[in-house]
Amino acid sequence: MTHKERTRARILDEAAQAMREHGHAGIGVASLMKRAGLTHGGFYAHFSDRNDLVAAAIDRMFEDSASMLARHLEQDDARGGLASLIDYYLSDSHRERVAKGCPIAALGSEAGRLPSAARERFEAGLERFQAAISKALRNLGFSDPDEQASSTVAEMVGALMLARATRDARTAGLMLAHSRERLKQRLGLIAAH
Amino acid sequence: MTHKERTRARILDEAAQAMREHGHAGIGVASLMKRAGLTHGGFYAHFSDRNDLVAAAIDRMFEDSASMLARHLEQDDARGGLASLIDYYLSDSHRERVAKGCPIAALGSEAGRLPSAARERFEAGLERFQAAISKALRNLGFSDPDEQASSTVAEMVGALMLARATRDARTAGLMLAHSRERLKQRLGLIAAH
DNA sequence: TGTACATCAGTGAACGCGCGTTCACTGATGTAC
DNA sequence: TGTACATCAGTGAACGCGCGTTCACTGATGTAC
Repeated sequence: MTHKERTRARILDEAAQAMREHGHAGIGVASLMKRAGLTHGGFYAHFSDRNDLVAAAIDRMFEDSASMLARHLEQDDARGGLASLIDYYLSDSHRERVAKGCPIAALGSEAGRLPSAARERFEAGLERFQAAISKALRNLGFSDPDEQASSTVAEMVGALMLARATRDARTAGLMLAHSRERLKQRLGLIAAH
Repeated sequence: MTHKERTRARILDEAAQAMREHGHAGIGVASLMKRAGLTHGGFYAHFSDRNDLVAAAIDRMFEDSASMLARHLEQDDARGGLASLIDYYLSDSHRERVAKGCPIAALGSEAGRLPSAARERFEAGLERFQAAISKALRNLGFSDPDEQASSTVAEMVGALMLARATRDARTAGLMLAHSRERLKQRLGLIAAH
């Protein structure tokens, strides 16, 4: 990895974090470059324009997302893996760390307004996310894994987003806990009560 | 209602629609006033500044939301009312009409970045939405209506948002259909299959 | 080993533009007499 | 009924500012001989 490649990666890391935290319009070229320890003029040595950056930053976010999924789902205990994914995704720590967390919950309602290249990457990332959950459910023996995955991802993303919209940490935590319990129960990961 | 009040209402209607469609940063004072058939200078006769408008526009959106909820839930058939709410909320027509639809799905992931007055109104609107669902579930005899409402609203909002992030109308429609079925089944509104 | 030179990542001043906001002004409306 | 005047919603030019983008330049690095 050359010096230039490392610099580009650093800019992308910062962009991927800043955009999850401040939205796609919330971070400018100048402040982004400053975060990466550079001046704004150098930006165009790495990206053709801002839209190019946004698209690459979306991909970068979904790399985090993919390794998070792999960490939980690619283990011997399929049932425990899915349960630990749900527990992590709907945890207070994930709720608090928007900048490092799931791009779908961080940017979901902005997806349709992203510049078109970025929007395509977002949609591809969402599909990969749903496919990973679907695969896990198929491995657990579900006969309709795609349908279950679609519904499961909707509740995961929705619950995290709503918890983040709620300022009171206790209330937000309860919302996450409710969805955690319902989801695991519904997917047969804990006993019904 | 005076002439001035009607003008203010017209500006707010336009703002509430434009912000759901383009995000809170996606509509400027000048273009908003143009949409309302006025020039930008007159804006400050109606609002103290842009933040004031954003907060009032959020309230305006949740008025639409409240009347949508009432239309479905305030009818004699409680079970049928909740089912028709779910069918409408997760319909293709709601998916297509962001500007007139649920503000939670339209702005959810931006909520934490709204100016503070607007953020408070958003959170209050979200609470009212959840309370309305909870009340409906209590009327249907659920022993844990708040927990069920929290999980139900999460999936409704999440599914609509993800369907809107999906450009292919058929795929988007399927996502809505999956959540519609799961939700109604889970809440005992249709027979399990 | 030491000098000369090409490369190129990064710098920083400058650009045009659209933003939110201000403010002196206009002109339609309605009241006073 | 007709004239004089006060009110005030709305106009449009102007402001300072931060944005994305361009580009002539700098200066560290590594190769050639």
